[in-house]
Amino acid sequence: MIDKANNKATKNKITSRSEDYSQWYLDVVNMADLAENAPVRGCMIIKPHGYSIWERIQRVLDDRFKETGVSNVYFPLFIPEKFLNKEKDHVEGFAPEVAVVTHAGGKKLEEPLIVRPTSETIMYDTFGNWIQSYRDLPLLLNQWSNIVRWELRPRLFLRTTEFLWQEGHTVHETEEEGDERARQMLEVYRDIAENIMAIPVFTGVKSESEKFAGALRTYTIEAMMQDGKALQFATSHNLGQNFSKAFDVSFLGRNGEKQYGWQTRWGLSTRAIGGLIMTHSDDSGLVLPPRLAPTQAVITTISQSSDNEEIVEKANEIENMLKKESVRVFVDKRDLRPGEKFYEWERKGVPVRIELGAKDIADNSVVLVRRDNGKKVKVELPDLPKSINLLLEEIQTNLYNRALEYRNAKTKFVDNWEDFVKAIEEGNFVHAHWSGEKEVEAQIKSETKATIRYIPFRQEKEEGRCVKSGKPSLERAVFAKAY
RNA sequence: CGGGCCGUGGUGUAACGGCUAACAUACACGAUUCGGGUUCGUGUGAUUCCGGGUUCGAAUCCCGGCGGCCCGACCA
Repeated sequence: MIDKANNKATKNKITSRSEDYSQWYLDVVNMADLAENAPVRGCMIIKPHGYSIWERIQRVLDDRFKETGVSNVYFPLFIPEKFLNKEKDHVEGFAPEVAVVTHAGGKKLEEPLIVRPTSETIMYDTFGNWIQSYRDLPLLLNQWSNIVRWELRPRLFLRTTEFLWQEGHTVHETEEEGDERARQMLEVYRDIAENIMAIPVFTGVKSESEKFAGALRTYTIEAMMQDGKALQFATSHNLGQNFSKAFDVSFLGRNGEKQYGWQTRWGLSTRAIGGLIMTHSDDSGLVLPPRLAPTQAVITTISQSSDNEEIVEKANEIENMLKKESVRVFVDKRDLRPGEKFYEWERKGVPVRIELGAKDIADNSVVLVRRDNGKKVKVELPDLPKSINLLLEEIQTNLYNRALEYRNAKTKFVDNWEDFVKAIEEGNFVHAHWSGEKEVEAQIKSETKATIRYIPFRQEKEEGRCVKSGKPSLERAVFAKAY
C-alpha cells in the first residue's frame, strides 16, 4: 500500500534542472491516497527532524502575524452549500472544484455540506454578528487549516487535492485601511520568502483575469523555479466590499449610519514547500536554508565498537554546547557506515554536518561540511559555537544569492513579439508592454502558454507598444510560464 | 472531457512469437567491514492487470474491458 502510494508520487514529478526529485523527497514527504479508486492526492508531511518544515513555516509566520495584531481562530471544515452561493464571482470560481457531502449518518442530507475550498463564506457569515460598531474594527483574524479543492490535475505540493494553509481575513472601516493591510501582509510574505526561505520574489498586482474569485484586487509574490517556470508563492487580496455586501458584514459608522466593511484575505500554503524544493534543491536531495531548517546541524559519529562509547559521549557534549547557542542540532549515533549516514542527511537537506570520529577527538576538533557546496572545514572545538553560527549565516546568504543570480539571469525585457516568444520559450520572467485587454492576454496564453504573473507596483511610466496587438501602452506586465 | 504513451516479483527495469520469465534493488539469515552508500554467501518473493482470440507455441500479435502515467482546459 505504501509502496503503491509512493509509486504514484514518483510519477507525479517535481523537477530541478536536471533531475526528478521523486526518489529522495519521499524521505521528507509522503504522498497518500486518501481514498481508494478516487483521484485524490493529499500531502502528508512526516517529521524526520522532530517537526516538519511546515511547522517551521507556521512558527515563523505566526510570530509575524502577532506582531501585526492578528489573532488565530478556527472555523468548521463543513460549510452549508447555500453559503457558497451568496457571492456570485466566488461561487463561479469555486463551484467546479468543491467536494460535496450529500450523505451522513446513514441518511441523505436535506442540505448538502461542502468541504471548505476556502473559508470566506462561513467566516463572513459570522463576522456580521461579531461586528456591530466601528469600535469593533479592525477585525484581524487568521486560521491555520486544511482545505480541499478537487482540481482536475493535481501536482505534488503545488496543487494537491487536500492541502494545508493559513488564511488571514480582516475587516476594516475604510477602503484605504483595507488596502494598506493587504499590502502589509504581502510584505510579510515577501520577508519570509526572502529572509527565511532564501527565495527571491517579485511583488505586484494580478491582472483582472488572474485575480482571486471575488476580489477587487489581488497582490501576489512570484518566484522563479530552477526550471524557468514561475510559481505564485503567496497572495494577498483586497476584497473591497464584495463579500461584506453579500454576507452583510456591516457596522454602525462614526456618522451613525450603517456601513459595509472593507475586507482583505491573504494566504500561504504548503505549495511554499514545493517552491522551496524547486528553488534550492539539487540532485543529491533537499537543501534547506538554515533559518528555516528544523535541524540546522547534525552530528554524525564515526566510530568502531572499541571507541564508540567515548565518541558518543563527546557528541552529546557538543550537542549541549550548541543547544546553548540556540543551534537546532541532532546527534546521529547510529552504528552505520559513515557514508550511509552522510548520504541520508544530505538527502534531508540539513545545512551543516558535523563529523566526529577518533581523529577529531585526538586533536580536539570537528569537521564541518556544508550542504550548499559540500566544502569541508576543520574547526577547533572551543571555536565551534562561533564558527557554526557564522557558517549557518553564510549558507543562508549564499543560497539566497545563488537563487537571485539565477532569477536575474532569467528576467528579460522585450519589445517585440519574436523576442517575446523566444524569451518565454527559454523560461524567463518577461517584462513586456501589454495593451491591457483581456482578449490579448488570452491570445498570448493560448499561443505561448505564458500568463501575466504580475504587474509591478512601481515602474517608470514608459511609452511603448503592446508586443502582441501593437496598441499603445504605458506600462509593462510580467509574463511567464507558470505552475 | 479531448490527444499521446503504457500495464512483468514489494520497487525499478529486461526478455526476436520459442530453454525453468532475466537483472538490479529492497527484504530475511550468516560472516566480514566502518573518515563518502563494505564485500561475499544463502534465502523469501511473479498465475507477466482481467477476459477472449490467432498459433504447434503468447509477457510479446489481435479484439474487448479495467487501471495508470504524461499533455490540455481548472488552480494556492
